[in-house]
Amino acid sequence: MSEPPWLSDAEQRAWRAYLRMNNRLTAALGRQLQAGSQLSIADYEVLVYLTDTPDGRRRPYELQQDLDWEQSRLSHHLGRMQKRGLVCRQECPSDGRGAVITITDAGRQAIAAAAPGHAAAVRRLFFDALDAHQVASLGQLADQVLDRLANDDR
Amino acid sequence: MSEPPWLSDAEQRAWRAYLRMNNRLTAALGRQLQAGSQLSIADYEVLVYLTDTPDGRRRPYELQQDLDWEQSRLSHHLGRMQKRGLVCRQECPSDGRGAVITITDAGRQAIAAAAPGHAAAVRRLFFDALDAHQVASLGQLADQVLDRLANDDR
DNA sequence: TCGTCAAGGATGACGTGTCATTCATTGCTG
DNA sequence: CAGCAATGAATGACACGTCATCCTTGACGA
Repeated sequence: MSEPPWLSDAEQRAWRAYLRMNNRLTAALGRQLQAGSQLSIADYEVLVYLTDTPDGRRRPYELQQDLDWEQSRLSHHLGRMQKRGLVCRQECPSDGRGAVITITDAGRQAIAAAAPGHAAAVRRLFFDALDAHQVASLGQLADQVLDRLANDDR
Repeated sequence: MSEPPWLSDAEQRAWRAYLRMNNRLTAALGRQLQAGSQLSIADYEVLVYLTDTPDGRRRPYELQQDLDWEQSRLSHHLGRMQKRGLVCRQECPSDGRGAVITITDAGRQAIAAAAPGHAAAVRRLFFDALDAHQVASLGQLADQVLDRLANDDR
């Protein structure tokens, strides 16, 4: 039942490298996006899922599942995006409690303008450093960890 | 010179899985740490590097390199940690511009109390899902990407 | 039908991160 | 030594996240 309490040297190294890569990568991607299109990564992700559906409408709770965000984070973020004219909030006709989020024209333009540059940056800064086998392993690794997280009973 | 502009399906999948794993993992680790010891992950990291040196003292610019944080983030964070009594700021005797950060007794106690649980959580939620080969690959992958980031000329 | 509880969502307070700016000191260089 | 760029660091404004809480509406069994 008892595991070694600390991480091995190899694990320490891998963990630190992973954390550092994360920091730098998201920082670089965020700056690229912001500079090129005034969008944060968070904005971008929201817009991605909104444009996934043809009419550009989605219930907040759906977005929440798409994005895997906390409910209140989403709510706050949508408020800010609304203020900037990227989305708009309406009452839901079929469920009196809920809302419907719609992407605005400005929102569509913003993500259309941002997407190529962002995808290129992800490729350039991340995938160009890896071969196909590594990409597959990464996907596999992430799935395993997600599984572990889902089954964690604490 | 021209790359495919978009990501392949395999890359898309790997990328999304990676992002999702990241979110969930840091959320889970953060909550575990916070619940067990009133420390954020950021607090923890700062304290780790402060306890790396025997006297528990370190210049801000050294911490900055250790942590790979923005200067102002570090400054703000140290301010908050100071307010909570985890570290203390002093003037640097040998460099009139600079400061010296010292870990307090409370800081030492806090990280001593937090470390076992945090390490255990990292093991349980992450490394337990992986085999030795995957750990090595991850380290390798992260190093490659870090290299790519360091050599990015934009 | 009523009462209870779950679901969908908003909000205020507060901690965190970034950007731009500011400031003093130090280290050169002429 | 005067002048000046670079270094070390703090700060204010503002965007972002989390937690706890609150409110309304829907669902459903007694």
